[in-house]
This record gives sequence, structure tokens and C-alpha cells, in this order.
Amino acid sequence: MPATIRDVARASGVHISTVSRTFSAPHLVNPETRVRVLACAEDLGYRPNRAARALITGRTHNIGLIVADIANPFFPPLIKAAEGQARQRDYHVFVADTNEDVAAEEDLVHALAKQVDGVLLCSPRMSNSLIEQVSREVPVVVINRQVGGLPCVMMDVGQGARAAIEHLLGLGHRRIALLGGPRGSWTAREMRRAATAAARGGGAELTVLGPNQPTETGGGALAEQVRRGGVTAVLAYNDLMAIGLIEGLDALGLRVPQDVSVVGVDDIALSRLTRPKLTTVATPTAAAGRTAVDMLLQLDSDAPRGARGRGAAAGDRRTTAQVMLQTVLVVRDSTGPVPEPGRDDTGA
Amino acid sequence: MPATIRDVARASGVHISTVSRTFSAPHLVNPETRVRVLACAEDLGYRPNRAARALITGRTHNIGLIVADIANPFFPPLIKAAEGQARQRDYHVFVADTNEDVAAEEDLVHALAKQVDGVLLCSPRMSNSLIEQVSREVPVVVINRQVGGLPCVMMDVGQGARAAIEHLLGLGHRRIALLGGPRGSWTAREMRRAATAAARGGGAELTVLGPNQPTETGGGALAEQVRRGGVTAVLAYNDLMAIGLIEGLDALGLRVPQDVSVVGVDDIALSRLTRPKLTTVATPTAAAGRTAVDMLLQLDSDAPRGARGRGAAAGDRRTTAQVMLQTVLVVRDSTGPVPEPGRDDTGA
DNA sequence: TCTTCGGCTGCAAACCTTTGCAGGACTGCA
DNA sequence: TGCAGTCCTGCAAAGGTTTGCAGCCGAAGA
Repeated sequence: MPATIRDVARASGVHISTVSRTFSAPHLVNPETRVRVLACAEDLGYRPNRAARALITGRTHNIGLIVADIANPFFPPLIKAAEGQARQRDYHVFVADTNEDVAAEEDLVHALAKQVDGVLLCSPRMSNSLIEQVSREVPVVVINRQVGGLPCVMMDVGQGARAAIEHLLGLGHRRIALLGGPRGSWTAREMRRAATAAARGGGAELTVLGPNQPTETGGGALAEQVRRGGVTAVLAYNDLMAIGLIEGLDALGLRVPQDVSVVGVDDIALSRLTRPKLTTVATPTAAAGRTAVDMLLQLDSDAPRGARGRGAAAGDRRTTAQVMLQTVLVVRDSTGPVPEPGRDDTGA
Repeated sequence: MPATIRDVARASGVHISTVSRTFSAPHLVNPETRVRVLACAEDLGYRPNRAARALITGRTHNIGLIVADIANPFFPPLIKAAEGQARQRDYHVFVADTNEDVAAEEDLVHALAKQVDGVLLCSPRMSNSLIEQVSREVPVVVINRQVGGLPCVMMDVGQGARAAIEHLLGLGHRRIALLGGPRGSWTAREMRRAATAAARGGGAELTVLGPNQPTETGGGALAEQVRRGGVTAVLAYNDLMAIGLIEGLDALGLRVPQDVSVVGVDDIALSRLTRPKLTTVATPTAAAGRTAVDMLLQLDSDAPRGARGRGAAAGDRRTTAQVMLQTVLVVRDSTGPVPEPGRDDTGA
């Protein structure tokens, strides 16, 4: 049923190669012929078969986007932005969810490799060496992690963590807890490094709790530890954990921000809707998605287009762009001045 | 660089067709040969090229998933479930976002048509006739809408709305508002129909406000109208609007549920995290995603597999499955008994 | 010993495009 | 009139795979 290039050729009385050129190199075909072909194509509802085209050009005009958990509210804005940017450039995007599983992650990129011109890896959990290995099979741009010389786009959570700690210091807090993220997360390491340094610089004590599941439940589970630790402020790995923690503290009878200040990271839509509204480090997720797509497509057009097969597939011109996006601290209602000493479990 | 079937054939000393069969019809090849071929394939890192396979089989093993807005928290759980189900069946999924735009929606399904075995249309904004038209080009399963005889999976918001209204009636409310959804939404119509009937049955008065943008802002904008209307309870088109409304009411000095009861629809993760926790009609979005994928794949395997080209592409065996998923009312903290009469703007 | 059959493998066409090469029709110039 | 050059078009190979058909080999039955 679907019309092929041959049907159009027959209908318009030209050779298939002319039809092909009408679409892929219009300047090579006589204007009159072109309009005739276009008219027939329109009539028959012809659309070039991308798979067949990919077979010979080596360009699929698809990209893959691999994330740890689609339902984690951090990702949808990124996915949306990436998809929009890609489509504007006439690319379609495969979205895949690894469920935070390393093996699934690897399988996925292999499975997708032949079908895409490149893959976006969001907050991958794979080891660096594994990532480098798969990057030899298919062009890769990494989001939210720095791995070797691979192109990547990061959000400066280090700076964000520092700003958050300084904000807390400014409110008088000196005993602060950091709710760590998942094992193997680059972001988690960066935050820890920066937060520790900032706390030390401000003469405060920072205790690290974790690693943890980066979810609401993961945050809630730490409420008891936070209470026992006697800290007056908490920086959480992300907003979800911060919100979970606030819930948990509430259940223990601790109020935010009167008893404990809490700051999150990401500024997901949700953080504006909870009560208290969450103080958080806003990460430019949409910009990251767009930038990553641009980088990937750039990489792609730099690649040796004609040299298919054995050609120097990669390595020649390693575009080693690594961009760092700025974060900004958004102060809302979940942080406040350190409580007066003399409370049950806060005193020295 | 990537190994082809030919490389494997050469390495294992058999014809390419034998390699092909090793993968797609293993029982046709001698066990010894098979292990040898498999070993060579493994060695060379060979993976069948799906595009080439698609070219001849007519099956891409891809599906398309078209949603109005990836960032709307209603969709991610559905996307996640659909993607998981698809991949389990060895399908990859294209996700595309229409930004609530009808034209984009149509373009998208045409653009995707050649590259997928079927398309999932989530809460489409296209007209019925347009949907039926595109469904002749590519198999379609519609989610959250009933259109002609097309296969679809719906969530019973009618029943949900009825349950919500009955819950409110039970709490003594007799003046209730319905916050309508976007124009052209099937769900919105169903809710309205059911809610009106239920209210009338219970001797209550139901005023419909809308249509509206199905967002937090859309809900917030109605706070003033709700106050002026003097209603004691509100059923919102979805949780986002309900939450926005609660915010708006709060700004006007009205407390939920003491002054006004609010019920949402969807039970997005968010609704458990706001204060007060939202009473809402839970819709089985994940189940809907999985079911829709199953239906699409079923459709696909029913189709005349061999008869490519002119064959009876559709129409023969219209699998007209239309499944309706149950919803359930989740009572939390945003609904309560009707306030005592005598308050400023509630009295008759 | 001859046939038959089953199990396995090779052959080649087909799927739909793109693209280097060559050829045809024309134009303009000498 | 002849020639070079330009524009356009057709030819055919190529890309990686599947699959109907035919052929080979060996075993079983007669």
C-alpha cells in the first residue's frame, strides 16, 4: 500500500533516480520536472523510506536517549527539550529507561547502536571504561558526568552545593548533613566534594549520609538518622529526597524550617508546590537536553561522512567539547535561621 | 567497522543465508554449525542490522508513542510502562511530544509511519476523522479516547467522577463545581457527563467552569470564580489543576478542606506530597501503557504478515478491542465535611 | 542396489534508496 | 559547421538482510 519511489517514478514518467534527487538534491533537477514529481509524490502520499535511505547513506536520522528512570521528575523536562531540539533538526528520538540498572544500560546502547546516529547517556551508572568502550561503537554524548575525553554536558552541582552550604552558613547553621546520592553517581561525588570544602571553609561540620536511593522513599528513610545526628540543616542529593525527608521529619514531629532547614537540588516542578516550598539548587535540565543534542549532531556532521565501512570511524577529530552549565540557588521556604540552642537534641 | 552478516559468514565458512537462519530460524541449522556461527558472531561483535531486516520483512520492531506533553506528570509513568513492556517484547520506542498542537500531531504520525510497526496516540487532540485517516496509514492504538471502531484503551473517568461526587455528597456537600478540562478532550466530556448525572441524582447543584488549560496555572486562575460561586466542593479535571486551585484558594484565605473540599483526578506522584494530601481519582496509567503496547503488538501479529505491498493492509480483521480500565477513588486530606452554614459566602 | 525422504545448506532475488558515471540535448562561441 | 561546455537524466551498483527454491548427502526402506 505505501507508495515507493518507483511508484512516483512511474506516475511522473521519470527514472527513480530523478525522484530521489528531487528530494535529496533538488538543485540537480529541472524545475519543471521537479514540480511534476512533487505533485505525483503528493498525490500518492509518498514519503521516503528512512530505513532504506539509512542503509545506503549510513545516517539514520535517529538518536537514542537513555535515562535511568523516566518517571523520576528530573528527567521529563530534559527528555522534552532534547526531543524538541532533535525534531527541529529532523531527527527522531528513541527513549529508553534502564531502571537504574547497569546491565540494561549496556544492552540498550548496543541494541540501539545500529539504529541511531548517536546516543545521549543521561547520568549513566556504567563504569567509565565501559562508557568509553561503547563510545567506540556509536557516538556518545554524556549528560551529567565527565568521562575521559568524551563530549559531555554537565550542570555545575559543585557550585550549587557550595552556594547552598553558604546559604545555610549565613543562616547560622554549623551542623549540617549531606544526603548522598546513588552509588556510582558522578553528581553525587561532585556535590560531596564541594559541600565538604565549603563547610570546612565556614567552620561547620558536615556529616555525609549515604549512598541512598535518589527517591522520596530514600529521603524519608533518613529522617530518623537526621534527627539522631542532631543537625540543624540538610542538603539533599535531589528534590525528591528532600521532600521525602521533610515528610519523614514531619512524622517525627520535627518542623521545617523551624527545627531543621532542608535544601534540595534540581528545582523540579514539584518543589514549588509542596509546603513548605522547597529551597533548592536549580539545574538547567532543559538547556542540558538541547545542548547535548546539538553536540551530538555536531559530532555527527564532523564525522567522515563518505568514509563508510572500514574508514576511520572515530578518533581522528575527537571533538572534545565539555560544557558546564551554571546552576542557581533558589531560596524558598524550607530554609530558615538556625533554631535557638536549648532544644532537646540539638545542644552540644 | 561494524561487522555484517557477510563477515560472520566468511569467518565461519558458511553462506550468509546460514548465518541469517542461525538468528532468525535456529531450528533450521545444524547444531554444530550453529554454535560455530554463534561463536564467530560473538567474536566479531555482530548484531543484525534492524534497518536492513525491516526493509525486507516489513517489520521494524519499533513503535511510536505520541503524547501531548512529556513534562506533564501524567505522562511519564505511562511512557515508562509502555517502554518497558515494549522492550520486553524486543521493541524500541520513539517518543514524541506534540506540545498540545494538532498539526504537530499529524506531522509526527506521518513522519514516524514508515519507521514503526504502529503508533500509540495518547490523549490525541486531532479530530476523530483525522485519526481514522492516519490509522489507515499505520496501525494505531488510541489511549484515553474512543474514536470510531479503532482499538483503544480508556480509563473509566466517568465512574471515577461518579465516585468522587458521591463521596462529596456523603460529606454533605450540595453545591459543587466541576473544573473542566481542555477543549476537545474526550476525558473532559466523560467526566462532565458522569458528574452531572451523579450530582443530579444526589440532589446537588453542579456548576461547570471551563474549558481550561489542564495545568496548575489553569487551576489557580479559577480560585476567584470558585469563591464567588459559593460552592463547598470542587472536582477538578486533574490533579495539577486541583493543586493549582488549592494554592489559589489559599491565597484568597480559604482553607482546604475546612472551607472547600477539593478532589483531583490521576493520582500523580505529586498528589501524595502536597499538603493537604490530595483526595483524587487514581487512573491506572501504567497499566494503560502496558495494555496499549500489548494491543498494538497483537494487532501487528494479526496483520497479514506475508502479504506485503498491495495486500489487504487493513480492514480485513479489524481487531476492535476497546478496553476500559477501572479507576479508584483515593480519599486523603483535601476533602472533608461540608462547613457549618452561616459562614460569610456559603449561605444561601 | 535403487528409491525416497529428511535434514541441512547454498543460490539469488527482493526490499527501497542513493550516487558515481556516462550519455543526450542544447547553447553559445569560433 | 563544429566544438566545448552546461544541464539534466538514466543506468546500475551498492547497502545488509530474509526467504523460496533447489540441490546435496546420508540413512532408511524395499
